[in-house]
Amino acid sequence: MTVDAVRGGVPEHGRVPKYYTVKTQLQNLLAELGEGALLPAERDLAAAYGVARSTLRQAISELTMEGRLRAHRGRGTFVASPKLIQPLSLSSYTEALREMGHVPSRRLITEERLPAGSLAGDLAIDPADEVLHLERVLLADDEPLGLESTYLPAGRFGDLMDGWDATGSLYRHVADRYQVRYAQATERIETVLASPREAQLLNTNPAQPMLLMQRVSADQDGVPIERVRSLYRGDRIGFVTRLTG
Amino acid sequence: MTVDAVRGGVPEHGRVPKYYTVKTQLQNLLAELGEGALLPAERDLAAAYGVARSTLRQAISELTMEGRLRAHRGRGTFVASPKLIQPLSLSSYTEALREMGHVPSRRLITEERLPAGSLAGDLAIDPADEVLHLERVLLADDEPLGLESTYLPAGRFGDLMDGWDATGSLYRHVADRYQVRYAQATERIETVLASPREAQLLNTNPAQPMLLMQRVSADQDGVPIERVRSLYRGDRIGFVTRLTG
DNA sequence: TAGTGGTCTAGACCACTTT
DNA sequence: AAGTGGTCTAGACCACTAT
Repeated sequence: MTVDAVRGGVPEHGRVPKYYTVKTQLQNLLAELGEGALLPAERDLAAAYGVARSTLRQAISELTMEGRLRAHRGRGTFVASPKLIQPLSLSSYTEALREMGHVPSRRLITEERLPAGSLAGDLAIDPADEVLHLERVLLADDEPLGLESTYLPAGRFGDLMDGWDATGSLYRHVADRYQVRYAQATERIETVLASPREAQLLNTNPAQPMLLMQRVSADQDGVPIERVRSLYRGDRIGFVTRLTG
Repeated sequence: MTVDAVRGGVPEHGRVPKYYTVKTQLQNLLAELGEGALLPAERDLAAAYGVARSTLRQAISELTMEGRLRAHRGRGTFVASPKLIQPLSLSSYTEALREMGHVPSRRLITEERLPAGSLAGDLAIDPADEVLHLERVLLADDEPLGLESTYLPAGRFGDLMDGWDATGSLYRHVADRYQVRYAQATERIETVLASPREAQLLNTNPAQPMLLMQRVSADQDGVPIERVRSLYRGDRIGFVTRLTG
């Protein structure tokens, strides 16, 4: 009987947490199994590695957040495919995704008119003026990738929805119908965690790290076009941009 | 005695996880307490909200990852100050941080020479050629903000360290000493989780969501200058950039 | 019905800080 | 010595999926 066994429930406290050792072992296992493979059940893996299920779950949880694993309740946990990398550009993601060989689509969640309120400043309108709010789930190959909330001045774009398929490119539609050129934008990027509602819409877990992108676009005259709040699944996508000076 | 009490260890399963309800309650508490305030101890809060300590900890953990709380082992948990927002630009963060009224500094962790290996492609050198690797912790107001690994061709910048204070701006030093102009860069942005080593260096928790920025910079002739891997604490900093088309 | 991942409880020991 | 956050265990019930 080893010292550790005698200690019973007491963990051996080295510098590296036990779950991280398990995570490393799992990473090796994933490499062996290969993309798309089904992982053994959590209870079996915990027994195999000699840890409690919740310790095993911490390791699995991190690999899931990083995009290495994908869990489905009732079915099992699978080895995931690599992240998409999307260019950070003025236009929406339609063309970029197509160029990478994926099929972009969208699902309309919310369509409403609201008083601009605190959005008034960004959109250079009066707080009492109305804005059009579109909330859409962005999908790649029919899998949720992000959640996009767009706010446009209703005075200028109020009839936007008339005869438009909301599963298509909003960028293209606005540019064509209103003869608007997206000339510049300011974009803010940070990490946040998904709320339960967002997690459900994106078919992921709450507490999944997300990339939050908040953009204000303007036309060639510097007049604001829209304010967009995009929440992207951090396990599924990254971005690339080009800097010059 | 309520129905819930009779059910004992069984949670009431609504759509919203219990820890998320607690998280919302905590957010209200934080607003009342104000920046810098000390939170009650976890065991007390758990009792006050009527949940197990690990459930309370999940709520606290999310607020910590989001930058709303800061935990110190043995001392307590405090209400944090807001995130920094740094411009995404070619130059390093020195001037940007100064402009925002903060004090930038760095701590040298690693200085070594290595064969370029897989970095050779990015740096347009031979895999057998050596690169200089500098690993530094970036600090703002003496608090760790990020971990930066820079790889430069040793053939061109090998004497970089001679008479240079590694806590100063590398960008400024390279530009001045070698008469190099940082003309362009490609930057990749994604979310990752901190490893235990990174978490320790950044004085944060493992599993903290981080912003990983990977950059290759080139001079006006398109010759690669450096490859930089920067890992920023997602709870402490965000970025802003300007897009044009 | 059996099995899977998701959530929660209760209790323990650890490393660290303050008194 | 006492108190704090960090990690781990063992066991339970839930919602969902496949058979």
